[in-house]
Amino acid sequence: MARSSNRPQTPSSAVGQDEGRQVRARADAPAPRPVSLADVAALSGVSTGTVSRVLSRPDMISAATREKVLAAAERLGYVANGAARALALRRSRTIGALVPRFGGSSFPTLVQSMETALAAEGYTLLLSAPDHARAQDPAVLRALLERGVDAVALLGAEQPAPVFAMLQQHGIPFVLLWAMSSPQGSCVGFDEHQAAALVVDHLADQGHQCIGFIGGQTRDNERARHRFNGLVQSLARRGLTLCEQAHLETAYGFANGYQAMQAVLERQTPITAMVCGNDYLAAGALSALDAAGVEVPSHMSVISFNDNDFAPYLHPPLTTVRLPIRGMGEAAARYLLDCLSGQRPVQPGPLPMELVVRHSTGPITAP
Amino acid sequence: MARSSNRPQTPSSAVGQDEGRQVRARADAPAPRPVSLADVAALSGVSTGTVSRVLSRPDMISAATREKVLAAAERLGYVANGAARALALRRSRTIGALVPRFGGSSFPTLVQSMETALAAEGYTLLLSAPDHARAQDPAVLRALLERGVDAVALLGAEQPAPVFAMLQQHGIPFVLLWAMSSPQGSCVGFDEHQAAALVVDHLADQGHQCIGFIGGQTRDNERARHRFNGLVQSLARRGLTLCEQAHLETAYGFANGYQAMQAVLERQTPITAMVCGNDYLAAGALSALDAAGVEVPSHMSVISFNDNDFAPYLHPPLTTVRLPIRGMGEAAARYLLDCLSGQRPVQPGPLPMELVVRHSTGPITAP
DNA sequence: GATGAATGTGCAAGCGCTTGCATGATTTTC
DNA sequence: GAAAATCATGCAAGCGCTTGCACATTCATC
Repeated sequence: MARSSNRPQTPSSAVGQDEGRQVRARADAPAPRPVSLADVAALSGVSTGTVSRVLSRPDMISAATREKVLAAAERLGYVANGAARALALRRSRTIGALVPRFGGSSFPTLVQSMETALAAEGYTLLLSAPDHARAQDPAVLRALLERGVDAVALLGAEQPAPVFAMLQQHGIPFVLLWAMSSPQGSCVGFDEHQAAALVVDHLADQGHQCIGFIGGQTRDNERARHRFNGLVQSLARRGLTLCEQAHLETAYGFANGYQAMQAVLERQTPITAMVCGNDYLAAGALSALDAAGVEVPSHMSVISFNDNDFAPYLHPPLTTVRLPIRGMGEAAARYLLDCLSGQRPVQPGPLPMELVVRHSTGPITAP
Repeated sequence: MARSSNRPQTPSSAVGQDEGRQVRARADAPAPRPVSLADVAALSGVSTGTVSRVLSRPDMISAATREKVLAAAERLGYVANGAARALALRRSRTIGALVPRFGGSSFPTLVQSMETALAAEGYTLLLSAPDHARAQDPAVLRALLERGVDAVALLGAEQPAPVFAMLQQHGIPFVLLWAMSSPQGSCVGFDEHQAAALVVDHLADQGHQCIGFIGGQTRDNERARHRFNGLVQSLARRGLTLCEQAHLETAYGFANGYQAMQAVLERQTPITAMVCGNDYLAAGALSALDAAGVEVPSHMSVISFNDNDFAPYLHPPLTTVRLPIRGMGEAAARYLLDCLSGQRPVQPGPLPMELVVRHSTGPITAP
């Protein structure tokens, strides 16, 4: 028996019968009251509880009722109200990602692979990509928590203390991306020292002795710092030296790589190989070498980190360490999903990487 | 007088007094009951209504009460429950973006600029980036609506009918990105014909007569289709021909550009200039030309669309049309924000673009 | 020193959904 | 054929927040 809902019946004039019609209403639509569970319940002559169960645990409900309800929902174009659901359930199936502005770096790939992995489990990614100035601001995390995310992924191990405090207070699972270890929580990342070793061994094996480095700003970028430290250690292990004259720090980006390389060339250093902090810097460096008429690799080798999609198409194709970017996204997703499903989550170990040798490196063949 | 909340007092053991302490709890935290408005109300001895007003309309409340409440909120580490707020308010200050998987194209930039513009107004962007298979699936939009987004930005004018129907039924403002006009709703985009004209005029002015084109798949990509159509028309207007032998369609990407260019070279066509659908294809094409020993631009000009960040660092630096990618994101954000604030929104006209001439184009100087 | 206005708070009814418990209907078992 | 077990559904109490309305206060006014 159609038990009355507490609101007047307004069957929305049978949407779904003529979906193909011209949609005239633009932004000034008359804001029709959205269809609620109660509407579906009324139309199908059951209680809201039953409708809810049909939608979330269909096997609890008899086939006959189930179909009646589904038909009504379909007919009314019912779309669940996530806020109400989140409120009742105290979970939102939404996961926050706090990743600083991603102008052209590998962060989009990282985020995207995470999104894919989460979507497969019915989770949605809420992305917060603050610019540099806001990146360390706990208010950004707070905004995410207010949206009711069930878990959070943060870029980097170095977060302000209030961030960890908030996370803890809310009992929200979280994971630190692109980080190896932290007393504060679980990490997903790879070993920068290993990456550096790959680079250094490759160069050393080709006879390079005096090596330059164009890296990211170590002061405000923990990843750049680790990369630099790894490089220095690997160099030492092979008995090589980092030519101080050919060591520059700059923001990541093509233009910066270009300028840095140009500056190094002007200084007339004795280096035979240049290590770049990432492929963007390397691309700029290659461009500068090209402009200066320095042949690569016969007069200068260039090598870097990341293996961005453009690396094979540079001039010459770039030798670079392929970092496990997608792998991090997927591992992070899996970790958080495990936390949320109550399984004992295991922090994945350092992710594997490999050196992709192309044509920007080789032994020196000229005087 | 502290009126009792309906739940036992659990002052969360004064969080905020020792934020710097070691956070031991990992994912197995004891899930403390989150601090609610009622807790803040109890601690500050006012009603929940008052607390709510302090937080949302401070000027309604006396300074004394306000400070008392704020202090309590601070002390407890209160974070609003967005679901409850969204439920009560019937709006979430969240805007959905439906943009297909963005593997390295300009979509990240687009999304990012939108996010920035929205964040400035206190809105959050909920990104849904389905892969190709799901891109046209109305269920994806439905998921977004379930999350309670207040407005939606969709990529492209060509959406399945149910998408527009759902949007209309819910009275949700929306905007079509990267599109010029649609009977279904407002668009934000630029004129592909103008872009093509820029390219064609540039080439024609340099004396090129027989021109090739490596473009995106026109069948399932409306943007690729418009670009192609624009090119054909501009060519006709200048009395030039598109060399059919040198016309290929392929997926966007470096590797595809490389292969396509290689294929064209093998066919020994009479073209002196190659137009590429975007910079990725162009980068691949340049790489193929380089590998084949064809000099650019003395033997072959290459030109494309987008002006991606790597364009100046290719070999040689790429001449390309700078498309208003960020502009679209910002315009879309502004449009939706206007809709939501009740202002009469104005659909922005076609966004401006410009040709960036670098070194991949020029007159033919060799036989 | 009443009276009215202005101001600041409390009260309580939702917002739409989930779910433990109770109830009624149906089937199974002896 | 009655009792017990099983199953499907309804009922209603929340989930945490907002807000219209009512009720104090307080202060200015006559």
